[in-house]
Amino acid sequence: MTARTDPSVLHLDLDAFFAAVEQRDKPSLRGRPVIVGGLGPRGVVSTASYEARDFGVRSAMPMSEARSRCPNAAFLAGRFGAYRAVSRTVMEQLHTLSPLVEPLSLDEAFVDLAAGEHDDLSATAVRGIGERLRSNIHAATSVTASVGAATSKTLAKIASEKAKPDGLVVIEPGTELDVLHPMSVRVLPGVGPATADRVARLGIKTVGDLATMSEHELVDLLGEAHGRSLSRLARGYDDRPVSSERASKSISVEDTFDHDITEPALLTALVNRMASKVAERLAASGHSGRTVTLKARLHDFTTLSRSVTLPGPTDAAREISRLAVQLLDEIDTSSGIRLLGVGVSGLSDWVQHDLLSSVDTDDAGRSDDVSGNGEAGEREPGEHVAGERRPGVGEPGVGGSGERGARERDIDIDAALHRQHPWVPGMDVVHTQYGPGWVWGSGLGRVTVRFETADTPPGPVRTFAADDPDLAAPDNSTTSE
DNA sequence: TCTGGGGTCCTAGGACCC
DNA sequence: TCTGGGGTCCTAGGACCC
Repeated sequence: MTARTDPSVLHLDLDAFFAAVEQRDKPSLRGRPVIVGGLGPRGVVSTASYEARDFGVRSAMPMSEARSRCPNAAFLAGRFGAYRAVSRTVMEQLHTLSPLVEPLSLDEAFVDLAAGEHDDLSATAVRGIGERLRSNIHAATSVTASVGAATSKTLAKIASEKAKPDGLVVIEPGTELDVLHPMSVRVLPGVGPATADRVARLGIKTVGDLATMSEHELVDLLGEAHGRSLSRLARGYDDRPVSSERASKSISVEDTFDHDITEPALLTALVNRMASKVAERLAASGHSGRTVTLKARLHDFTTLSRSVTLPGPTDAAREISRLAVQLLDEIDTSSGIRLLGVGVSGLSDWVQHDLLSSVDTDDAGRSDDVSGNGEAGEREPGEHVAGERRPGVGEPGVGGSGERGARERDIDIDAALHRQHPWVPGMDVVHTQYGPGWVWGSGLGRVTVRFETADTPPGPVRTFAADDPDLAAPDNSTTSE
């Protein structure tokens, strides 16, 4: 792709997105600080409303710090079903501008206007397109969007950042370096705290400073790929295309526990459950993968990973579980585990459910060759699960995991983790008499609900017994992103 | 009661191959 | 019979992004 002369790359970013959806749906929270994130002792802030940002609350801040900075905020778990629905509507709006839309997350996307049917993409015309888009999005969703447009992705994104909140900035072609060079190196994609520190030691603070360094110097300092790309970005060269189809490379599940876990049987049960979730998501997306990875974070926050690659792809829960548990055995968990994760990578679209594998996937046997060293490379996927294993029989050579396997089913994971409270602050509920509302708080066998919706005025608060049969939770995921 | 969850990309070293 | 030089695959870890 040749360099653009029109500001035809558009970047859209929804303002304080999760918090904005909460304020939309919970009228009593409009104009008040709202913080969405993990509510447990180890949670972090996902999104803070602008009212909460006034108190210094930021994304990724530990929730404990957010609570002390802004004790009067509403602290809510996410409602990802609602966020996904709003996101879908927004993405549909973007598709009216161009078929070439690249979503970056639920609340962010690039659009290549040059791939759409616009005969004028001058800065003035693009401003009009952007303002109409912002207005349509607000009309359709009641949340506000900031829009940037420029001749490249980097500049478009910088423009939308400048536009926040609820604004529009188009960077005029020809003025890119005037905008870019005075800014902190941190605005460049790929420059985080570590890279910023390294260049700061050479006195490099701004993008303009960075542009005075040669590519060779940057490669020496930051490595081949990073140095080369930063050298280009600092000079305003960014011809990365907007790309709508990006195949996923891995699927993973992880969980940080409220308290460190040492009990081996519980760790094993957790790994098994996570492996099943990963397998479900693999199947749902029509993928299978060759590499299974176990991730563990220790009490001191050191993070370890162990992985193994199969000769062929799998999406079988039993297979993924077995390998993940084997990998867990390689890690010293005795001093306590704060996070566990299971992932599968090396994905292919290959459809797993042929005759061979469907017979065996319910009771996968041992595979003696999981090294991926090529010896078994010609075997068909599924063939390596031909072995039989009776439940509860110990597995020779993998120290103890057989015994674990026999007992893990006895463990009530949620009870062991003290996760028995069904009412999570922020979640939607409906009462047979009072109608729809949301959980304000819960504990001591009670739950407090505020009865209001996006279309009502601020509503009344009532408290019920936690097991009140008149109170129900519609299917609404509070799972995190 | 410092530090989430789901991702992507890169690097470095060793094995292996030609 | 002094030790080349790519490539590719795999593993582990780290930086970064939203």
